[in-house]
Amino acid sequence: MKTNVSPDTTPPRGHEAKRVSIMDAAGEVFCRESFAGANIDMIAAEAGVSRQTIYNHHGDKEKLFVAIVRDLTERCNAGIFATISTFPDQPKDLEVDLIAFAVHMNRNCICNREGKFLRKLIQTEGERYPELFAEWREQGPGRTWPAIAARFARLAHAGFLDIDDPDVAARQFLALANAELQTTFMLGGTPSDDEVLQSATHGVRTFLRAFGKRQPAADAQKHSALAGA
Amino acid sequence: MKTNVSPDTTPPRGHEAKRVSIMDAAGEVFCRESFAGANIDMIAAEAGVSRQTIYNHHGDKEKLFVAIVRDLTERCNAGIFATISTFPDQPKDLEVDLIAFAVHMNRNCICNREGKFLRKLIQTEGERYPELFAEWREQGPGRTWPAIAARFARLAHAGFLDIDDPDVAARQFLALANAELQTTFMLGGTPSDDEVLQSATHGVRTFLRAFGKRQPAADAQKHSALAGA
DNA sequence: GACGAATTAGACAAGAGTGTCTAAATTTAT
DNA sequence: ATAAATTTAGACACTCTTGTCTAATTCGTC
Repeated sequence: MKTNVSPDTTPPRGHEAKRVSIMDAAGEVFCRESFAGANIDMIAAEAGVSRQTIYNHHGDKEKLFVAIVRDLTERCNAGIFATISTFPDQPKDLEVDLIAFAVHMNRNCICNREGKFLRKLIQTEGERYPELFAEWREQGPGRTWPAIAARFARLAHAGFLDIDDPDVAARQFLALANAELQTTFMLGGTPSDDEVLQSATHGVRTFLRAFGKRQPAADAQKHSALAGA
Repeated sequence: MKTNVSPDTTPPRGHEAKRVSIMDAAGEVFCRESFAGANIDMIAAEAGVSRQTIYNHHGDKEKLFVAIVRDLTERCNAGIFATISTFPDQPKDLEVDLIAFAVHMNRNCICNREGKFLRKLIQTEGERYPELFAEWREQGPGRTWPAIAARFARLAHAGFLDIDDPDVAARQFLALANAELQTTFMLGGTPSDDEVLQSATHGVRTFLRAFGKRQPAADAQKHSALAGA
C-alpha cells in the first residue's frame, strides 16, 4: 500500500493523456467509418499510439465502442445543461434573446464535435445496441427535453408567451431552430455560423408568431413587425 | 439479331424477378448493417439467390451499393411528387387538409420502407460517396423543396395564409410536422400511425398560429379555438 | 542512476469476406 | 424435345482484421 500523494485514483500522467487521445481518435474514426468499417490500426495511428495500448486500455473493439458512446453522451449532456442555464428567464428582448439561445444550443450541443459524433453513432449503430441506446435515450432526451420545456413553461407563466403544452412547444422550438440545417446534418456536414444564425432567426420569428403575446407584457417593442429581411 | 417480341430490353422473366429481389434484400441489409458491415452472403441469403448471381448482375459490392442508392432516390422522389400532388390548393378546412397532407407525406415518403432506407444510407455513408450524394441532393431536396414551397406560395397568394418567404415556410412546415418523431427516427424506428397523427396535428396547429390569416378568407370556422385535447 | 510500470513494434494464428472459377442443374424460349 | 442462357453450390486464392504474444524500449518515480 503506497502512502503516497496518489493512492490509486491517479495513474501516471502520460497514461491519462494516452487515454483521452484514444477516445478522441476512436470517436472520430467510428463516426467516419461506422463500427464495422473502423479498424483498430486506424484508431491507433490517428491517436498516435500503438495498437497494443488500445487493447491494454479497453479490452476489445466492442468495449471501446461502448466506452465512446457513454463518454459522448455524458459530455453532450453536460453541454446541453450548461446551455439550458443560459435560457432567458427574464428576457429584455424576447426575439433577440431566444435567437441567442437557439444559436447557442446549435453551436455548443448539436453542430460541435461531440454532438455530431454522438448523433451519427446513434443513427448508424442504434439498432445494433438497443440497451446502450436506450440508456442514451433516458440520460439524454429523457432529461434534457423536460428541462427545456420547464423553462418555456416558466416563460409562459410569467406572461411572455402563450403556450398550451410546454413539452410540445419545446420540441417545436428546436425543430424550428434547426429547420434549415437538416440537409446539411444528413450528409454529415457542419453548418456555417451564418447558416446557424439564419435558421435560428427564421425559426424564432415563426415560433413567436405562433406563441408570442399579441402585446408583450413587459415591453412595448413589436417583434413581428420586423418581418422584412 | 432476334426479330422477336423482346429484342434486348426484356431479358427472361425470372431474371427480372431475381434483380428486384436482390435490390430489396441489399437495401435492407446495407441499411441494417452499413456498407462495411454488410456482406454479400447475407444479401444473397436474404434475397434467396446464390452469391454468384449477385456478382453476375452487379459486378461488385460497391456497384451494387450505388445502384441501391440511385434506385431508392428515384422511388422516394416519385413518392414525394405523388404526395405533393395531393396538396390542398383549394382547402375546405385548412387545418384538417394540411394535417392530412402532413400525415400523407410522413407515411408515404418518410416513414415508409424506402424513405427509412434512403435516409439511413445517406446519414451513414454520405461522407464516403460525395458525388453520389450530391446527385441525391440535386434530384431529391433540390427538386422537392421548391415544389412544396410553390404550393404554399399559391396558398398564400389565394389568401389562405400570410407568408413572407415560401421556401422558409415550407421547410418549417415539414420540420413542425416531424417535430415529435425525431427521437424515433434517430434510433431507426418507425413511428406508429398515432404518433404520426399527433405530431402532424400539433405541427399544423402551430404552423397556422404563425401563418394563418386571423380571419379565414373563405370560411368562417375558427381553427385555433380547437386547442383543447 | 535504478527500478517498475507502461508502451512499442513486430510477428503470429485464426477467422471472415471478397471476388473468381468450374461443373452441374435449372429455367426459358424455340 | 432441344438449345441457349441463367442460376447454383462449392472450392479456391487472396486480403484484411482481430486479438494475442514476446522482447525491447521508453517513461515516471524514487
